[in-house]
Formats: sequence, structure tokens, C-alpha cells
Amino acid sequence: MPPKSSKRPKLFLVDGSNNLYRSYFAIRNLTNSAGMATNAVYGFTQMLRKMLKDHEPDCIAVAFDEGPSTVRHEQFEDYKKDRKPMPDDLSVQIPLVYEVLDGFRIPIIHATEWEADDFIGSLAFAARERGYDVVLATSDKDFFQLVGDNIAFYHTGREVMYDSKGVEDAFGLPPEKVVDVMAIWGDAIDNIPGVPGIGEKGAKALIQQFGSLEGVYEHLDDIKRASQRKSLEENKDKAFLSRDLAKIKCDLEVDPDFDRLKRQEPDRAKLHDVFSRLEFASLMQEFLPEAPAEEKDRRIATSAADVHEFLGAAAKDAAIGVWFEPSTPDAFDELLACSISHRASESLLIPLAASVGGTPELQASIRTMLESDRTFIAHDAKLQMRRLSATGWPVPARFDDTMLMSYVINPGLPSHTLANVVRDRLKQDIVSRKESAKTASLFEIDHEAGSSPLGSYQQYLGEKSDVTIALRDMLAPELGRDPALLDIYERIELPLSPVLAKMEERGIRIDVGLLRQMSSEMGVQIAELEKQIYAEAGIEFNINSPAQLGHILFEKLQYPVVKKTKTTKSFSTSVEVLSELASHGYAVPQLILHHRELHKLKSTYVDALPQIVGRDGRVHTSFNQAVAATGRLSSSDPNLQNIPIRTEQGRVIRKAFIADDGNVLLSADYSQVELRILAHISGDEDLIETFRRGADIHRATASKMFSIPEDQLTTEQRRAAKTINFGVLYGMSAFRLSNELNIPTGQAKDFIEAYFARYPKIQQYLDRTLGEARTTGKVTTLFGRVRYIPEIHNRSFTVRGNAERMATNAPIQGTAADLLKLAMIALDKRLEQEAREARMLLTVHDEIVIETPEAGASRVAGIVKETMENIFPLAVPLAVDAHWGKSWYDAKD
DNA sequence: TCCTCTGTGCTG
DNA sequence: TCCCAGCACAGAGGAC
Repeated sequence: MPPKSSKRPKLFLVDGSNNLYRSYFAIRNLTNSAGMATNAVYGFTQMLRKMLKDHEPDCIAVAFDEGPSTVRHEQFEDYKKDRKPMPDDLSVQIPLVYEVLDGFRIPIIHATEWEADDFIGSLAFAARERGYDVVLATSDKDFFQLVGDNIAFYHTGREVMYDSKGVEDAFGLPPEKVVDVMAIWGDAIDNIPGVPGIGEKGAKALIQQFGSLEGVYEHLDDIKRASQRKSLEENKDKAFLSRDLAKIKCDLEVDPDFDRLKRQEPDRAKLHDVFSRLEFASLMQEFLPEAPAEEKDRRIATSAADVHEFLGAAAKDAAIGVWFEPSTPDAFDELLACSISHRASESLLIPLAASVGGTPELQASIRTMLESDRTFIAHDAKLQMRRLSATGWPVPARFDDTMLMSYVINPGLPSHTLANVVRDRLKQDIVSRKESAKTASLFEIDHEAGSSPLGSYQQYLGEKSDVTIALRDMLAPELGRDPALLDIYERIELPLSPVLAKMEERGIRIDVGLLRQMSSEMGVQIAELEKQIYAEAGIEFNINSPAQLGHILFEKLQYPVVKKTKTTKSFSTSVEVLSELASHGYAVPQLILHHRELHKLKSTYVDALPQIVGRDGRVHTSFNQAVAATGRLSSSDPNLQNIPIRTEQGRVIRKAFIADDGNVLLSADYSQVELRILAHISGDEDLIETFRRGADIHRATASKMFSIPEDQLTTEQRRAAKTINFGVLYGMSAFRLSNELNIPTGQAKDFIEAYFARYPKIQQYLDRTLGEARTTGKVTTLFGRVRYIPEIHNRSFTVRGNAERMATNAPIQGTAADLLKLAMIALDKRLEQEAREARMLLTVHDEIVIETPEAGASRVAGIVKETMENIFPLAVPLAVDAHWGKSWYDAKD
């Protein structure tokens, strides 16, 4: 940040109408319980609140347009002609916005005769004369033209501040050229015509080249594009009129009493009242009629003594909340700083990188802290462990993790990020790194001697550790009240996180050369298919666009419409539809199907993977431990849990996942784990018996369903049983089964009845689980992991049916997840003791992938199989298949 | 230009 | 009325 000392008071001029519209469109579907739209008030209020908090203006006013601006209409009769009247659900919110402004004690300027823009411009110029630094708060780029000395532009949507230089970077031209660009480009919103046929790019290029509108007209002959020249010639009057219209007036007579605009303390009672009518819960909380809560104590360490003193004030066994910030967002480079807390209201920020004042002494104090036997608390400890490990810092042995606490307490939340859990639990908003960078506004940086360059990040960083403590204080007791959940946390999730951290850090080696070769081969095939498709269709179009494809197939080529899509009721072009059409002999669908498959594989895997291979030749996924509502892990950036296997064409991609030299990849997967869990939980004797004798489960099921000996079944009968076996786990309907097996619904129904008649305990399990969901609102896994099913009593058949299927599936899927997690923890320990060279790399729901020296692969496979199979005794055996080879493709039978 | 929604398809 | 749990790509359309 450039040092810029400024003692001039800051005046913020807010473009009310602009921000009102922006808020209205930015937020959808927000109403109070009476059904009144509240979206615009909400957005406007949040904008205001953030701006006040981040920039602390000394003076502020909001200007609104009030009725038509007569002067401009006289100038140009079409001015704003096409502007639609304000939507009704927006206009009803205006009085409420006024109420909010009144509550904040912010004066409103009602613009009549002239536009609010002109009042803002004139006020800005007058204020500058009086010694103010002026900030124009709007998202209307027209205001770029006013930016200059002591006048800045604050984009309220992006929350970014622009000075002259900023305008030039963002707009491509300095502020004084903005109106010249608008003269040609025009402005659709205000119906400023501009020069037809020339848009943003053209206008900017012309002004850049010739310096001004006059310049453009003086050099018409030098303009290369004939169409541009012609349009400019024909619309000269329009262009100059447009420039006049775009110009914001800055010389209106305005009230010179700026004291009136001085920032005042908000009227909390008034705000609370209006927010309660609007039903803005978090804002009500923030503006309680009483005085605000006490300030947080956030300090920056300048010496090791500061760190020691801070830690010394904590009890010997007190856990320390920590946050380690990397120098580059989302990177594992050097650590920029860390923040530590032991009380919810206090934090100490320690600079670590030399660039922000980190010294060897400060670094040593943190190193000592990390090497102590304290427990540390983090929100997403795995991330902190990876940051520490990647940058050569010690990784503490004991962590607590508020993200995992939140996840275990209620895994069904849409998000367990720190910001979301804090908002949910503490009714508080935290600042993001990006926001905190913006907070360093143009005028308020005041570099006093000794102040840290981390100053503007202080709130962001300090908050990270102190809210973690506040969350722990709230979540740990809640978790402690449910012994089963505490167990899930302490014995599964918490010990798993360092295991996952190591797996992510190791990554898996990729054969980039092989992928590149596959890519070019697929590219040739795709190009060939495209040619054939275009020839058959008689037109070139974008095959990857469902809209265009639908148009070609069902309108141009008049194919029969098989299905419409769910939400937009457009023509579906899914595999089912295309296969159906292909079976009727149409040529194009078959080609499209082939093209789709190749394009999918190429774009999602073959071309994407090489781009994210690290310098170590490996890809490092993230295993998300607090995402899936059932307790499963998920994988992202990249997702390594959906690498193709079902078709040979896709499966070969696994040849690019390879072991390090001298090593093999060993894949071990649980066989039929969910059905085995169903057997255990339901206690069905027949199902248990089948697994105990190690029989083919689908064959055995078919034999029971159809009363035919196992060795006399047809392939079709086994397939039907297999489909039902899986279907029962998901709550499949007879309709779906009939579709899947291509049989009449009546017959599908008979199959399902026969199934439950032979496995009565399964029916009992389903009924029992649904009953549990209905009476308690939740279901649990074998180990007590919960999932809430709030929609179980929903009046809509669809929603309730969905909830019922979730309820019966979650205990099965979740128990499988619990078992796999336990196995990973146990395996990590055993490999450490018995096979130190073997390293776990991946997990895919029922599979663990390990990299191990070729020489000892067989022995390691034995350890892995034994650990996984004996992880927890069920009524049926757990069976594990293990295979290994040079690549993931080869790690199969 | 960036962001969100939609359709589609890959895995267990 | 369409089967649980995820993640990612590409296209389309809006932005006040």
C-alpha cells in the first residue's frame, strides 16, 4: 500500500438509486413472513453497513432521484425513454430504505429537476474545494469521469476503491476520457444512443488512438474499418449529444453546509425496530438497542517476549487457537504470519515472513510453541497441518478442530467453512482476506513509525484464531452431551485428519506424456466425429451446447421428442434419449453419443490432469472431511474419486496414475460393503448366511426370489436380483426398476414384493428406520453418527419421499464411511510400524490406494487386507480384494 | 469480464 | 411421483 498521509476528512457520497437497483437484482427471493419483498432493503443495508465499518467515513450522504429530471429530457427527448418503470416489489421497499437511513442518521438528498448524479458531482466538487477527500459510492461506471485529485470511486458491488490510476487500469482510459468513450459506446441503461455499430471495445480503441471525440472526427480518414467510419460520419450529432448526456454536471448550486453530513452514531433502537419488521435476524442481533459489545483485544507481536507473555497468560493446559496464513492465497508457500488466541476476545498476530516484519526471534518463538505439548485448536486443522508441513514448520501432535465438531454435530449443513459456522453459531460475520485487503482504503493509510504492514489484515487474521476459540467454547460442550457423537469426533474424524493431510501432501504420480498422447488421439477422433455430425445434420453447430443440439435434433431434423428437461422444460438430449433415438435408426444420435463420451473424457480428465500436476510430477487432491451429509469423504481440486472405470475407453485413463520408480500401486477395496452392512444392521438370517458362506450375493438373491436353484439361473435373473439389491439401498421405486430392467411396472412390483418376502428383516429395517426418522427427526449409523431428516413430515409427496430415501440410505452409506475411516486410521498406524515404505495415497469410498515398493507388495497387501477385514466385527465377514501393478489400471484382477 | 444456473456425466 | 452420495465441465445469460 502506498503511504499516503491524509488529514482531510472523508466524505462518502452514495448513489442511492444505483445501489437500490443493484441490491434488488443482486439478491433474489427474500421476503418477510408477510410475503413482502425485502431483498433490496437487505442488500442496501448490508452495503451501507460494510462501507461504514470498512471505511469509517467522517461525513456521508445518500442521493436519490426523485421524479423525472426535466432538464435532461429537454436536451434529448429519448433520454431514459426505454427505462421500464420501477418494479412494484422494489418501489414498496423505498420507504423502508429511508427508515434504515434514518436509523443510521444518514442524510438523504432528494434530487429534483437535476439527476442525483449531477447533485453528487456538484457536491463532490464543492466538498473538494472545502478540503474534503470525496468517495463516490456507486457501481455506475459513469462516475469514473469524476475521479481525480481527492475524489475516488468506490464500487459498492465489488467493494473496490479506484483512484485515477485504478480507473485507468479497470477502464483502460483515464477518467477524463470516460465521457468521450461513452459518446461513441453509449449507455443502454440511460438510453444514451452513442454511435450505432460501435461498442465498448471499438469506442475505447478509437479514443485511445485519437485522444478525444474531436480527435476522432478530425481523423475520420485514418479509421481503417469502413463500417465504423460510415457510422461515425452519419451519427456525428448523436455522438456529441451523447457526450453531453454522459457528462455529469458539477456546477449546480448546492448547500454548502457540510457539517450537516457529519457521521453520527446510529439510532440502535430505530434500526432494531425496522430490522425486526423486515425480519433480518442477524442485523437485529447486531443492532440490539443496548450498547454494543466490548471491543476485541487484537495485538501485533514485535518481539518474542510478546509471544511468551501472551502464552504465559494462558493456563498451562489451555488449548491455543491458531491460524497460519500463507503469503500467497491458496498456496503452500511460505507462512506470512500466524495468529494465536486462548480467549475468545483476544488474539496476538505474529509476523513470520521477513517481508512483513518477521524476525528469526519471532519465528523461533512460534517454533517453540509448536513443539510444546499443548493442544491447538483450528477450524480445519488438516489445512493448518499441510501449511506447516509444506513450509518446514513443526506439526503439532494434538489438535482440536471446530470444523469437524460442527460437522459431527450436524453434517447436513450446506457448509462448514469458518465463515458459515461463525455466522450460524456466533451470529457474526468475519472478514475475508480479499475484503480485508480492500479495507485498506486510499485515504486512511497512515504509516506511523513502528506500525506493522500487516495492519490492514489485523482484523482478518486476529479473527481467525479468536473466533475459533469462541466456536470451541460453544461446540465442545454440545458435542460432549452426546457420547456417541463425541466418540465419532475423537476416535474417527480427529485422528483421520492428519492421515488425510499426509495423503494429500504425498499426492499421486501422473504420466503426463501418456495423457498428452491420449489427448491428441482423442482430438483427432473428435474432429472426425464433428465432421460426420455436421454432414449428417447439414449445418455446423456447437455439439456441446444442449440448447443448440436440441434445436438441431428436434426442430431442424424433426426427430420425435422423447423427454423434456426438469427445470426448463427444454428438449432433453441425455444418453437415454439419444440411445432411444439411435435404436430407431437415426444416424446423428449415435455419433453424438460417441462425441460426448470422448469429449467428456478428454476435457474432464485427459486435458485437465496435466494442468494441475505439481513440480513433483504428482497431483495433490483435497479430501473434504466436512462436506458429505452421510459421513463420506469427498475429493476435489481435482476430484480423484470419479476417475473412469466402467467402460474400457475411460478405464485406460487409469494407466496415467502410476507408482513411483520401483514401486507399485496397491488397491484394496471392500467387496459389497453396503449389502454386508445391511445384512448386519437388519439381522436378516438369510442374507447373513449367504455372506457367511461366501456365495455370490446376487445369484443367491435371484435364487431366493425366483425359487430356482443357484446353478440354473439365467443371466437376466441374476441381473434383476443385482439391480434390486442395489435398489433397496437407495429406496428404488417399482417405476425405476421397470425402467432399468426394461420390464412392465407390474412385474417390477412383483419382483420387489418377492424380494421383501424372502428378506423380511430388510423390510423391518426400513420400517424401523423410517419410524425413527419420524419420531426423532434423525437417523444414525452403527457408530452413532447422526443425520437429520427435517423433511420427513413434509406435505409434498416428492419432498417427503426424498427424505424417506435419505433416511433409509444414510445409516448404510454412513456406516460404510465409518468403517473405511476407522480402517484408514488403523492402517496408517500399522504401516508406520510394519511397512514404513508403504504410503496411503487415495481413498474412494470403499477402496484404499497405497504406493509401496514392488519388492514387499505381497506382504503389504496382506497387512492391508487383514487390517481392513478385521476393523470391526459384524455379523457377516468383511471381504477385501487387493491387487497391485505399475498403474491404477493394473491394480485390478 | 465475472458469476450463477442448467444440463450432462463421471465415480462409489 | 422417477435412486443415495459427491465434483466438474461447458454453455448461456445477466449485470442497473
